[in-house]
Amino acid sequence: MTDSETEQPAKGSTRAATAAAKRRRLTAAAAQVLHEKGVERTAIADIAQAAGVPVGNVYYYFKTKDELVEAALAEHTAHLAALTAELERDPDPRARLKGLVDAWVSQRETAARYGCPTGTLTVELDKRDPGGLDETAAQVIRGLLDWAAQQFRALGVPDPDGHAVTLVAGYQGMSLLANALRDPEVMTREGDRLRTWLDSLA
Amino acid sequence: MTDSETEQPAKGSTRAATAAAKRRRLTAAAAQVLHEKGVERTAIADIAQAAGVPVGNVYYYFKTKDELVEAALAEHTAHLAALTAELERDPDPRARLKGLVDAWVSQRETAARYGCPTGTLTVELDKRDPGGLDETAAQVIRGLLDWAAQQFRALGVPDPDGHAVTLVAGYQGMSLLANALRDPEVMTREGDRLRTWLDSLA
Amino acid sequence: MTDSETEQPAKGSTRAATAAAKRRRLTAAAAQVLHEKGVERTAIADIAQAAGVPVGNVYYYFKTKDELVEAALAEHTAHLAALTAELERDPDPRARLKGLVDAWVSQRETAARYGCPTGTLTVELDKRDPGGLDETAAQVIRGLLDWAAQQFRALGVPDPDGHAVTLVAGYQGMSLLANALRDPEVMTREGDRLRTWLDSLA
Amino acid sequence: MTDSETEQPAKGSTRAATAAAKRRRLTAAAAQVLHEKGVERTAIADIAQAAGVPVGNVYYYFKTKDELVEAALAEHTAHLAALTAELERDPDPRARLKGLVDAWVSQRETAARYGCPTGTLTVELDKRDPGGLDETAAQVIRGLLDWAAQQFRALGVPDPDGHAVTLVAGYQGMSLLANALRDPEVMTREGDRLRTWLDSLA
DNA sequence: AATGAATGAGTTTTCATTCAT
DNA sequence: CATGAATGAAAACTCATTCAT
Repeated sequence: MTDSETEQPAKGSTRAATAAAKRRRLTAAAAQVLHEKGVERTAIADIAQAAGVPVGNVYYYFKTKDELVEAALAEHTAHLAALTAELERDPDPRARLKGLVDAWVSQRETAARYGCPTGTLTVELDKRDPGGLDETAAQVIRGLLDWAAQQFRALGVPDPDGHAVTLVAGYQGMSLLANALRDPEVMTREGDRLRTWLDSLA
Repeated sequence: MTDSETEQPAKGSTRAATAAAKRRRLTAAAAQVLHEKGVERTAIADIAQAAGVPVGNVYYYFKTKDELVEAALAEHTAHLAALTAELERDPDPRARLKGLVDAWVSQRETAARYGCPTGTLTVELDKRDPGGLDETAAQVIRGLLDWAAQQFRALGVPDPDGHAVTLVAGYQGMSLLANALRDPEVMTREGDRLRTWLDSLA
Repeated sequence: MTDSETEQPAKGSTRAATAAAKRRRLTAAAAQVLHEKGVERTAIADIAQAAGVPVGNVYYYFKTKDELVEAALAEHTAHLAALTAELERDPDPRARLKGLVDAWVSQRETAARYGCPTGTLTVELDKRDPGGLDETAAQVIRGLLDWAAQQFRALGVPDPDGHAVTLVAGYQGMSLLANALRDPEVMTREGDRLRTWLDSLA
Repeated sequence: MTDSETEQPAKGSTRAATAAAKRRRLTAAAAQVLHEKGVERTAIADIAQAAGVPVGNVYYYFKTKDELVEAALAEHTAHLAALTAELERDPDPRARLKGLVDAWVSQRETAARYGCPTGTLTVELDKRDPGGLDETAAQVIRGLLDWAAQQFRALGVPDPDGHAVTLVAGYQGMSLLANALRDPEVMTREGDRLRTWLDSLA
């Protein structure tokens, strides 16, 4: 993702492949740039440049800026899906949840610099378009909540939904603080606390 | 704050008083509108209108938009100072912290609609002006952390700073989730959990 | 014309036939869409879509947008030629002219919605390209004037050209009003008046 | 109107007077340029330039292009109101109507070059914004129809509304033909015919 | 001649900031 | 200090036209 701006279509690739690749490149660039600069501060030109695509051409793939934001959100959803799928290879729900925390902590440098991608997007979209994309952003978070609740249910704890909220709120809170204080160690320490908490359950 | 937009200077007031009042009105309007609409979506004209001040005049009180944002941050700092002063009337540090949680929960409707004023500002400013206002926003949060750490220290728990981070992260996390889900009850439930946690310490 | 957008080339048709059919489909689509949406509001892509032709392919049949407009004008000329040919089956010039009025009135619903195809095109082209296509549009109208003048001449009235102008102006005027007022009955009533006028001559 | 583009605010004029003058200048420029170039071909920059106003400043007076179009329509309404007021100085309704025709004919050069301002705007707006400004344009025409109907009623002819439609349709038709043929004499000749027709009534 | 994709110029609109009075 | 008005630099979006297969 970091070097996506230099990814150029291979010479020998067919048109169709190039087009799909460009769309993917644009989506990845959108996810990255929107996270780093925020929705309002990001111009279409910024995403275009990051993806190595002329500005006018972006509109061939995404009719509006909002569609690019939507694509970025979908990218985050996909990331999450991949992560949970990976975690589900472990049959123990507690281990799965701790694996989730590990994943969060492993992103601590990014979080300290730019915050949680989903969380910051949610905050911005809530102001940008009440009753539109903000709901889409909320869905991403809801997806995370649902998955966590499933694990808590499997764990047999009471009020799995409440536990899920606590877990995700913990993640969002520590990301925001790590970002505000520009201190990735906040993630490490709060991650430890969350793991201890998970161990203490049931 | 709600009726700040209709506050007009009294006829008999002196020039200086009027000027100070105007500045106060602008600051209050900035704090409110910036919270509700976000920094990027708010035009100077919006704040001017909310404060009942002609647009061109704003610049005699605040040279740039950033100064208005700074004023809004100062307003939040003042709110916090007033709150902690009030809480300090209780000699028990644990009661103070629980009072803080109560104050947060009492703002649940606002949080569900617009998020935590300081938190959302922090997120936005981090993107807006890396190395500028974002640091100011961070200071507000640091102030809160410091105060909480003091109470934890007085409580005699180990790692008071870590506990402060956990508490404030809990607040930011539950505000963000309440906002995303548009559900004030998230604040109520997580507030309860924080209170229970505080009771369990030492 | 209504179903032109679904017309697809038959599988067994030869290359040439397909090409000609495509050109015809594009011309018909141009005539229709340009009438309904206007020249400036119509994108090449709109015409391509209506004709079921890929956008890039349009340019093999029409080098520019203006050529498409020209084709649409030719289509209207052809319509007019077919109509007058049909009318000339009646030897009585007065009957021919009344038949022309009948034809106009029969199009009242279309006129009320989109105006006279030729008239609205003329108005638009006059602004679009002074000294270019507007002259082509004028030719269509001149053709109508000439035919009408012939009939008036055959009728033996003095100043056949002046009568032709009166007749066609009556048509354009009632079309414009029917369109502005969105009232097809304007066509009916003014058509009656024109017929009465024709009967009163000589 | 012709030299409006060189009209500059007088040095000694007050701000308020200048502002009002600028708005008037913009409205006049809009009416003229929109008539000459058409709505779609006219950029805000064209109107700004014609009025001697920087582009960005236009938006201080008119929030959108549509508002400028609306102002132009209002200008035409005002022209019409002034004209009818002038005509009403004559007590004879027939004379009033003939005076209206005279006014139309006197504009023949403009009509031959750009068509009837209201008529061409109506045609364009019908395509541009179905259910918006087109209705406003229709109102201008309706105003003319109403005034004419009043005169016909005063004349004591049956179906005054129908006669009004015939008159106005005659005007629109002859304007369109004069424009298409670029021949102002069409206006002269059809104007004569309308006057004769008016004399023949009752 | 077929076609999806590319390009770049043009247009509307928004706003922070400045200026004239 | 007051204030309406001015300014100019973005930014999103559209599209005719062209190009690489």
